Amino acid sequence: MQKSYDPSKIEKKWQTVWEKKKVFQTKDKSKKPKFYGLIEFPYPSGDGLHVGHVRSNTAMDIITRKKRMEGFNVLYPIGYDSFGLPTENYAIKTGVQPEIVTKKNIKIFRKQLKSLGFSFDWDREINTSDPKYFKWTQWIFLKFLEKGLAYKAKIDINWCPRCKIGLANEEVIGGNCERCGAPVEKREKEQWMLAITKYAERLIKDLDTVDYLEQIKTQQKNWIGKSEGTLLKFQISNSQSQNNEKMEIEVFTTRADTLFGVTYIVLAPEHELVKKLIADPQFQISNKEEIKKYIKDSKNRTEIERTNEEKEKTGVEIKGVKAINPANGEEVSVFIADYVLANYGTGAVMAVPAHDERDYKFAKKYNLPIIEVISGGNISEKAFIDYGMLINSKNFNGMKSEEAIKAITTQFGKSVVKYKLRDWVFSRQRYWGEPIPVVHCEKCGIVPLKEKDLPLKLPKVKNYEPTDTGESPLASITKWVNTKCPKCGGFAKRETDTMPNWAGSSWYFLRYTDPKNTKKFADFKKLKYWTPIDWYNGGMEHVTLHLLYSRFWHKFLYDLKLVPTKEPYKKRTTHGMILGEGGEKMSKSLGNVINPDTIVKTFGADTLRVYEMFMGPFDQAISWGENNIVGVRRFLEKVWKLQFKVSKIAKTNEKLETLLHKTIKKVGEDIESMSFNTAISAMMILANEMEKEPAITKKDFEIFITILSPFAPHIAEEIWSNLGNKSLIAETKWPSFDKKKIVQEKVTIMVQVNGKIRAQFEAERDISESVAKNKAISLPEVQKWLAKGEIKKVIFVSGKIINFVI
RNA sequence: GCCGGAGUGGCGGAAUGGUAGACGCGCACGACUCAAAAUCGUGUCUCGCAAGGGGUGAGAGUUCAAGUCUCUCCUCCGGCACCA
Repeated sequence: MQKSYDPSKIEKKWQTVWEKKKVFQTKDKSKKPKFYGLIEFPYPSGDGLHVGHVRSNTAMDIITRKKRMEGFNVLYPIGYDSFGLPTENYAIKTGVQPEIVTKKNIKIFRKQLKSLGFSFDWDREINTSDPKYFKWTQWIFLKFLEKGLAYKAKIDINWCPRCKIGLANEEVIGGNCERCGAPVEKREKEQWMLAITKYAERLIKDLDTVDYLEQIKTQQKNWIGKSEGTLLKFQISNSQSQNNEKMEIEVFTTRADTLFGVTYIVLAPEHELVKKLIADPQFQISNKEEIKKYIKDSKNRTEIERTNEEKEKTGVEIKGVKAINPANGEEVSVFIADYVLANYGTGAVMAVPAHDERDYKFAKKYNLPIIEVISGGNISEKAFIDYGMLINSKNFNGMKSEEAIKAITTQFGKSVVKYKLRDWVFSRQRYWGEPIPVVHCEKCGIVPLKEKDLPLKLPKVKNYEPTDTGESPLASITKWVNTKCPKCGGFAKRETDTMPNWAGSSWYFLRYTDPKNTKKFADFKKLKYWTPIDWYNGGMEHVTLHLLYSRFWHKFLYDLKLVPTKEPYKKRTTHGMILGEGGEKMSKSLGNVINPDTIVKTFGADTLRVYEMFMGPFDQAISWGENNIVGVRRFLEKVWKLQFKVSKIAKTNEKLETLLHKTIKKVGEDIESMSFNTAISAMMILANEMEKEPAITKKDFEIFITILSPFAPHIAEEIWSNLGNKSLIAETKWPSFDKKKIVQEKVTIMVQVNGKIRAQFEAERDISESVAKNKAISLPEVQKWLAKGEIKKVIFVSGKIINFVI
């Protein structure tokens, strides 16, 4: 037995023992109840493991270690989300194949993860860029295609001119590229799409069935952006379409009650009708050139410029075209303006300047009429957007807005539900991603590969650079591109787009249940045993996109009866980021990145683990503080020394026993609520108390070490074995606490006079009010205060407080 | 602008409406030492010699009792943002 605590000697030792004895390898069959704990798998970047990974991995490691000790059959898997831009960019710079870089990085990650003693089942390790894995990502894509949920569309995509890549709406942050920050442009391109909007309603509704933090649910709902409103049709005056009916403009509004206040109609510049109107000879449009120029200009403007114009709204009237308000038959002018979005609602709005701020500003600028139809505001100053009483609205006058919305909708339109969520742009013009497994045949069109031809692997290329034309680097590999049509055997070309990063991570949690299956993405029986995931922890930054995408894939697979549950995750929590010492994000350029290896070397893995759990509330962002690590190391040193105090002649005293049982309770509960910092503080208090004792019993100390073991598994294992145990502490039982022992017999009763504490005394826990009152009154410090008045009221809180109101 | 979350010592942070500042860092003093480090002990919100007073972003309120509940306001962080 070593006298001094030397983590470098014991940590490696126990990691080897766990691995050899396969302690954390999970069986798919067990009489025990199952527990599936999941963390977001890391992207194996060249920078190596981040201290942030350590924080979230340790948290779930503590939870799963405790669950194992509580008798659960636990699955705690790990893998790598290895397709991604940094690796590809590295390949562009150096010419080294992404596959090779990825392999190298994974090796480093694996070693780092192992050095921290996480209780992963390493036999289930997965890697999204491994063909054996992405075969099934491609397979799932083909299912989407088969069911008509994957389709190709020519759309205006968000184009990052610097990354030379199309971005999903989700990847555009405030008009800028999420990765490089460059302003995003619009480009029209043929793209693969996934029809996530078909699942919008279920993605909202089923949130009621899961245990996510309220904040997460709200974010998901906001992103999907459901709104209920009315579709209204405005006919175009003096117009005739081919089937002899009048042409119409369809608008979407949530405020049908303001229909009588419409003074003009606005179309988005991209609206299809605009082109038709200009081309149609039946209209005498006097300013065609002006309109064309406006459309062209707005297309060239980036998102950023468009959104920056919040104050100045621009637009052009289509002179010669009028629309008819269905409610009163009056003619109103028609404008195009880019404050109206083409891809929301119908791409056209009815403008009610009196009751909408944007319309108000626009109307003021272009001198358009403003008609008040809801009373309660002062429209000569600003738009009145609240609900109120209808005026100037013929037979709807006097109705309340809520009522009028229903009535007007029934009479003139129909109610519909619209979502902000748009279909998912699923194409990337990049090399390092899953190839989309279809070919383009001149005869047969788009033809999916046959299942037996999956996986479709990536060809080796020399140049990874994306092209300015927006084509994937794969397009230049003619040998790979030219192929035979699986249907007719004729000449065909492969699709050269690859899938986005989100693809592989949208189903990885399913693969963990059956990672080596070559026949299916996962066996249904195994899925039935393991899913849903009992607890999923990850970063706040993945709460909208990854969570939404993976829920969508899961629901799709559920509809195909390939997975047994509607929702993948029963419970989702989030961790806060670890920031640099100054409070900024850790980054290479700031030079404030902490390498976990260094900390493990100087302080030990257990110290790093406990420190990261102790540093602050788990769900909040927190700055790294090198100074505070020493405190944790001191604590572990203290625990180490305590083992030499274990003695056969030691006797438990009541005080220590009470504290011990309180600590068991607190640590157990705190782990469940992720209050790791207070759990550790409770154990520090216990260690401090034990240190004061001349000797401690083996039993008491073993209980302490057991509850410490999920946090600091190596030192716990070493001490456990030093105490003469042949078994592993990782496989021992989580201790239970005795309710009776937690209750203290002696308590301190605080004596207040008018709510201020004036004295205190020791008493039996169940002291009665009258006894306490007499005792309190007899105290000289209390008498002094009571002399100042008459006792009006006495409040007694059993075992805690007695308060005299005078 | 809208929706969340948060404001507590020198610092990270604790507090089922019931002793504010647990635990840790730092600091001060003491012990050990030739000395230092390590370790251990004591102290550490603030004003005051003391008795006592004040104190959880600001202001009001509810209550015997408010960091905690209610209202108004300020600041910071996160998300969304011309969504009709």
